[in-house]
Amino acid sequence: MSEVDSFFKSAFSVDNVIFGFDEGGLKVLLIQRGAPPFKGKWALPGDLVYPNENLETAAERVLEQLTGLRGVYLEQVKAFGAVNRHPLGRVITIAYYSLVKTRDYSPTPASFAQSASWHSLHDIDDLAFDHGEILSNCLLQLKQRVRIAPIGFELLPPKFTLTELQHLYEAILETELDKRNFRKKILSMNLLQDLNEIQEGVAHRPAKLYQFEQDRYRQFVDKGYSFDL
Amino acid sequence: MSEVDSFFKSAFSVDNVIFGFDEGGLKVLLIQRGAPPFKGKWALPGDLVYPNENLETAAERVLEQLTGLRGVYLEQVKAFGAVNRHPLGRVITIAYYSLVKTRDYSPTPASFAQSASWHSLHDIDDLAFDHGEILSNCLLQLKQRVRIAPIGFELLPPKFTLTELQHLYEAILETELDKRNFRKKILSMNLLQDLNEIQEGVAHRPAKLYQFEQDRYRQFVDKGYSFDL
DNA sequence: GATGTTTGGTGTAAAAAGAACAATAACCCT
DNA sequence: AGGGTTATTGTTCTTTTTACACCAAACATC
Repeated sequence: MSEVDSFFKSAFSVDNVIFGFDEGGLKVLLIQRGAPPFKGKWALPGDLVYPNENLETAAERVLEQLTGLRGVYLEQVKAFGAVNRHPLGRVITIAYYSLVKTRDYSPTPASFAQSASWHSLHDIDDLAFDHGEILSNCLLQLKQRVRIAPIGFELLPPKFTLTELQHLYEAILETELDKRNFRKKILSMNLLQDLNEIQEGVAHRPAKLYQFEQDRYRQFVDKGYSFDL
Repeated sequence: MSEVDSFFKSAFSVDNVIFGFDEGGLKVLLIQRGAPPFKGKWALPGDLVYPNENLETAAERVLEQLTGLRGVYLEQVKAFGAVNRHPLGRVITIAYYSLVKTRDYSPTPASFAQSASWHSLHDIDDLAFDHGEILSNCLLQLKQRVRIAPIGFELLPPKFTLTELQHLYEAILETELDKRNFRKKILSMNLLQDLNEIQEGVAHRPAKLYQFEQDRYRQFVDKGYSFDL
C-alpha cells in the first residue's frame, strides 16, 4: 500500500451525546451494540459520515434515525482521533451533544434494531470505544455552556415551573442552588413569560407555569446583557 | 467505486492557529501557499494527519516543522468538515490553536520553503480554504479560555511587567482594563513572583519584573480557587 | 543640574452583585 | 378540619466590582 493510499484508509464518524432530563435527573441516550466490536456494550449513537454529507448533517441524521426528532439543539464539542480508538481501522470521530425533551421521545425496544434507553449519568460506566471519554468531555462542555447561554430550556417541555427549571440546573451543574436567589436571578432577566396557568393534579400548592421567550432573549442580547447563571 | 470505497476517499488534516504577542498586539502566524489550490494566498499552517499519528501529535509536528518549537501550549478547538471546504476532495480538518512566545521564533524567509510571517489580527482577511472561519472560532475560544485559566502567560517571556500582562489581556479580550483594578486582582491571586528586578534601558521609571509561578497555581487550584479575570 | 516627558505604582469610596436565611400560602388527602 | 407537601416572597449582610487621581523614578533636553 502506497503512502498516499494509506492516507485514505481512514474514515470519520460522528458520535452524539443525547441529553434528556426528567424527574430522575439528567439522562443520556445510549444504544446497546448489536454487532462486534464491543457487541453487547452500551455506546453512544453514531455513524460514519457519508462522503457528501456535512458533519452536522450526519449528527442530525443519527439523531433522527434514532429518535425521529428533527430541529433539536445540537452542538459540536471536538474531535477524537487517537490512533487506536477504533479496533477495525483509523476512524476519527466528531463528538456532538444534543438536548432533547424526553417527553418527545421514549425509546422503544425496536426503534433502532438494537436497544436504546436513557441512562442516568452516574449509572454509566464501561462504554464501548472511547465513548466514556467523549461523554465526559461533552458533559463538561454542557456544564460550561448552560451558564452562559439559555440552552437549558431545550431540555424542558414548553411549559415548566421554576422548581423544574431549578432542578434542571442543579442536575447539570451538580450543585445545590438557593431557591429564592435562583428565582430572583432568572426572573430578573425577564426571559420567562408567566403563562397565568398553574399545575393541575398535584397534591400540594400548584406552581405557576412559565415559558421561555426566544424573542425576549434576542432583545436581552441586543441590549448588551449576557445570560449568566 | 463502491460505497465502502467512497467512505475511504477522504482524509483528515490539522490546522493550527499559532498566536503570538508583541508590542504591536496579538499576532497570528500565517504561511503563504506556494502551490495550488489557493496558491499565493495566506493560510493557516496545517498538514494531513499521518495514518498512525494522533491528532495532537500532528498538530505538534506542524508547529515544530514551522517554528522549531516544542512543548508549547496547544489546544484543540473543533473539527471543520463542510463537504466542499477543500477543492481537491473531502478533507476534514481539526483546528488547534497554540500560544508561543514571539521572542522564541522570528520567521525567516527560508524557514518553510514558503514564506511565513506574523500578522496582526485586524489585518487579516481572505485566507485560503475556510481558514478565516477557523481563525475566528479559535480566537473566540482563546478569549473564553484566557479568562478562566492562566494560559496568557504562555504568550509572554518568562519575565514580564504588569503593564505588559495587562496589554496582553487587553489585546486578547479587545477591551480596556483599569490599571489599578487589574493589578489588584492579578496580584491578589498570588500567582506571580516579584523577581526584585526592574526593567533596564527604558526612558522612564522602570517597572518591576514578575514571573508566573506554576507551583503556586497548582496550590491555588487545590484550594478550590479558580482563575477568573 | 534644572526642567520636561514618560510610564510605574498605589488606595478609597460608592455601587452592584451574591449569599444566607424563614414564614405564610395553596392545594390535596384523610 | 387538620396534616402533608410544595410554592411563593424580601431583607440583611458580605463580597466583589467599579470608578477615579496623584506622586515617583528613570531618561532626555536644554
